[in-house]
Amino acid sequence: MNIKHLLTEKTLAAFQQLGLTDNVNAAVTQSTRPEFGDYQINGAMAAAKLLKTNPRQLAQQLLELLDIADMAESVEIAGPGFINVKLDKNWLASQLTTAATDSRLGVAVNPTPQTVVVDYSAPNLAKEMHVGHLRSTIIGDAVVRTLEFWGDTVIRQNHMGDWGTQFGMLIAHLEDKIAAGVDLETVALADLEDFYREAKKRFDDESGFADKSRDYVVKLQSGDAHCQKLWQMFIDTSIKHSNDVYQKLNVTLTNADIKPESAYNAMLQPIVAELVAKDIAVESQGALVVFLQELADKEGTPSPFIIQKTGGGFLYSTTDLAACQYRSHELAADRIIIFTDARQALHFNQVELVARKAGYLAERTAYDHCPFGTMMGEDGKPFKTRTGGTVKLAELLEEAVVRANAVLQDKVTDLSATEMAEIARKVGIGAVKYADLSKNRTSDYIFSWDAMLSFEGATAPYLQYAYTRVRSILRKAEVAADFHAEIVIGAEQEKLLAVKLLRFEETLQQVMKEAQPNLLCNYLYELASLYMTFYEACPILKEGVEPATRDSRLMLSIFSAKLLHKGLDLLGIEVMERM
RNA sequence: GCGCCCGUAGCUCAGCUGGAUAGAGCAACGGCCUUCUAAGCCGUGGGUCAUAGGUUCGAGUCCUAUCGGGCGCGCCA
Repeated sequence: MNIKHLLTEKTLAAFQQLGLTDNVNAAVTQSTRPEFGDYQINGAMAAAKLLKTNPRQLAQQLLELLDIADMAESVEIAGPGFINVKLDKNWLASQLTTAATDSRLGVAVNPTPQTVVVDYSAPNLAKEMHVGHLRSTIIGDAVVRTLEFWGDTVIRQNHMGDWGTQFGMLIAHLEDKIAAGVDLETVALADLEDFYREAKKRFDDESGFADKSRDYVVKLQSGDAHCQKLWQMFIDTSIKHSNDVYQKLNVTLTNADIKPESAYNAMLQPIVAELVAKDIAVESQGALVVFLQELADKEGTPSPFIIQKTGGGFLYSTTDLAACQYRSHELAADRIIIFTDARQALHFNQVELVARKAGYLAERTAYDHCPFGTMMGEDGKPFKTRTGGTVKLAELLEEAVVRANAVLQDKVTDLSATEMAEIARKVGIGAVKYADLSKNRTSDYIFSWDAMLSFEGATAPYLQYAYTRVRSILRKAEVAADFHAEIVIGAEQEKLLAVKLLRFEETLQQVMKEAQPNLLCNYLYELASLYMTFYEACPILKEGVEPATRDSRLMLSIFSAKLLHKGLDLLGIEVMERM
């Protein structure tokens, strides 16, 4: 059920009857104010401009041809040519009654399933995951879940950093730890951040260590068995740390989704050779470079894109080109979505240009780099990762659960300690995720413990609480799993809730198109808020409520609970029966 | 120097391909629990949408300039 889509089709049909088929835009939107109805059709004004006619007159003609008598209670022309549509309560009720019992919650079956490759999370395995990895990980996961629910074939790609120059120093350090007989699991690699710091310190201070490190990188990348073995030990441990975080975060990534940088190793040399052979790349100051005229500055100086360093080493640019080829051709992607920090915007812009020139990206493959802002400290200045300012993701999540537990302790409940711990976990993690997912900002954002761990207002706990309130009623009413009744819409609070309930698919479409889960966050908050209002205003199980009214309201409650559950699930946020 | 992103209420942010009187939450203030769960509900106050021009029936949204913040720009990723 997609009311906006339905109204758009009806409007376009009416336009067609008026002889307008090209360049017409129905411009259907949700009404901005209650007195303008539920939806407004704004297309008449732009069309009138094209035809050089009076917009109100055109709107009138359109209105007469508009076949929406069954769904609209009233249709009115207002202002310069707006068409305001107020939906009919009976129509809404009947649509809802159908949707409420649908296994897809009223969301249509995807008519054109696509293969979508989603590149997200991508931590650097040299270090532990920190708060900077949160956005990519959970936004990507929410988009993935939404695409899968819609019916696309999603291929997750965790482009982990496992091949950089730091690994020489890390494995050299590891080698010494092993020689000293230190237990790797519980001591040496228990804290990757400490391990990295130790190795870096030796690299800077200890004579001979830096040379050994550089030597080990070369050996590693040329396939030396000893170095490979050490490297593998380190990588395995680091991946385990990531998996712990994913599990805590309720993120769907698994080892099967890992396609690290090293996996593209064999493709790099042939790609460089091909780019040179095609005259796309040229030698410049000892390196191989692609000069992009498309990104030239005002003087016409092209933008350089280095694909091979002086001395033959490859860079992440080369790896990303290989990833394009693999994803577009081998995985047959219709669309590639990459979630990274905005600082890489130029890089991905260049990657796409080069990949298109060389055919690594097929024409049919859309390439969407979805950037987000750099993280700042609470003072508004860039978050320093080197000066001890790093907040480990695992620590943030632990803190969230501790704080949620503290809030829970203040409540008088009859919940067991086990239930309380489970609720604190879901509330704490949910709060962290919602705080981040609900923001659209492509600009920089400020990391704040308090904002991240807030449990009041538009937060995950609010949505979880709304869910438990509904569930509580349904438990009390002892409704059967297959409970069914006809929905009747009377009170204004019911009408507003009904319209919102029928906007789920509309919301999901937008989330997928823009790769912006914050739209789903907004929707769910509004849904929960409208349910709360309905809950306060419309008694269900109280004395004096007519059976038919009670059953209708129970149906509204059941469907609200299902949508809240599903919506939060798509965000990767868990719900509970009680809190 | 050049380029990209951004500037909306005291704070954090919404604002769907340009639409009508710019919306939430937090904070402040005032109401609502002999309870269908008060992590809630209802209400009040709070704005030159950075600034100045321009495009048009209409601009927070598009264009230009300026100011302010962040980031990027040949061998890290």
